[in-house]
Amino acid sequence: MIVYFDFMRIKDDIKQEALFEATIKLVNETGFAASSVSKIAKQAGISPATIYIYHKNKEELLISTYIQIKKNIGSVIHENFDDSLPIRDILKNVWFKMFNYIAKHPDYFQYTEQFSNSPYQSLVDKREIEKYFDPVINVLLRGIEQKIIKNVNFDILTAFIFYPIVALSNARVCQDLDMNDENIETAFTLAWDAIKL
Amino acid sequence: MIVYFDFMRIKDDIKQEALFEATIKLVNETGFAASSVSKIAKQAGISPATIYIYHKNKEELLISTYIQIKKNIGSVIHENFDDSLPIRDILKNVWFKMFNYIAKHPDYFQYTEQFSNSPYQSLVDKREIEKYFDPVINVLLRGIEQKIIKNVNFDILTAFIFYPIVALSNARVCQDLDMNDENIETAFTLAWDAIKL
DNA sequence: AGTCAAAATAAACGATCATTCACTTAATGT
DNA sequence: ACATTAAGTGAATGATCGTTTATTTTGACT
Repeated sequence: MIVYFDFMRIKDDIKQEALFEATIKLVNETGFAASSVSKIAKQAGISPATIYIYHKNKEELLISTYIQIKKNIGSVIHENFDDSLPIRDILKNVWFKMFNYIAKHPDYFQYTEQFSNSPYQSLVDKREIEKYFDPVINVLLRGIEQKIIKNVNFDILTAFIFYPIVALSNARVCQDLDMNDENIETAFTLAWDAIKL
Repeated sequence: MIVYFDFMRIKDDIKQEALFEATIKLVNETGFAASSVSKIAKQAGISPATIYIYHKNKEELLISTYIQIKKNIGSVIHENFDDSLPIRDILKNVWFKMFNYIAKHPDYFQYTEQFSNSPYQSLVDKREIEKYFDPVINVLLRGIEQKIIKNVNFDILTAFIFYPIVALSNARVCQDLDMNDENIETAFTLAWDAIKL
């Protein structure tokens, strides 16, 4: 008797990438309400049924797309991370990397914003996302220990050192305001003034 | 010949209010994607067809609900507005009124956040919303003139004096952080440190 | 009480929804 | 070349979508 082993046809990376991009594009342009599985599939150039090979259902597709972007952002802002720099410089570097990422992938960023303000957000494990941002978070903790940063509640701190980036990257704001290096520098000064002791 | 004048049956305020609340509740709990006209109608205790007496279509229902809340917020934060107070005090009062509003109507606030991060946002006239916040905006302008507030781009300023309120009122953040008067006071100190000269 | 007009609705419209099914295609080791 | 297995799909599923239509109800007026 002949035994056949686990020879399997491998999943197509190009299709996966196309599906990822199509999901983001369609959700950004038409919203969650109008983004049907068949429309996403058509945008990706695949069959609606194929989506169910890569994802359990529509919900899981949307959630995993979100997590993938968040993971991506976390890894990009920590590239060449130098813990030995002064805390202010570390944070400023993260700011510039963040604005650079958003300039390069405005659609990725917009998707995460839309997602995290929707009820889908509650289906994602908060800790799983936070761990992608651990290094920079630890910098803040060190700053508090060293009495460089105000010793206030952590959510309050992040509301001033990270959240303004979101505000300033909002598509509507960016229509009137070009976030060039000079403006980023200015904005970071305000952020640092808010949190520094 | 008998002439009959414009005697019309008036629209039901209770139904309008129920529709308003139902829209917010359903969109918050299930998102735009799962909020159908019939589900909203059922939640409001009216017929789906009745919605089309009050609104041109589904889109207009969602948009007018958003505008109504924004208008409401604008009027509440300007109650007892005293232009003669020091600028810092005026802004602090607005902060407390804003947090008070969100505590009282977390669902209203959540709806506006979800809405303004969706593609629906682009269908709303930016200026129409902004005018509801003119008085407090003018205070910032006066602060710049009087060299009390940093003379930086206006979008950058609002990213630090208003946007952190949004960040701190986020439903997920509020799970871990009780925004009592003490925390609001602390957070406002950071906001003021960011924008003051 | 009777009349009008608009509010309100139940039922129905075609379209589209998420998902499944029966089937074909492609890549692999023998 | 062939057998195997999962990738991949077109078509069909019943359900639900947003909206319209035909009809009934309601309330302010004579």
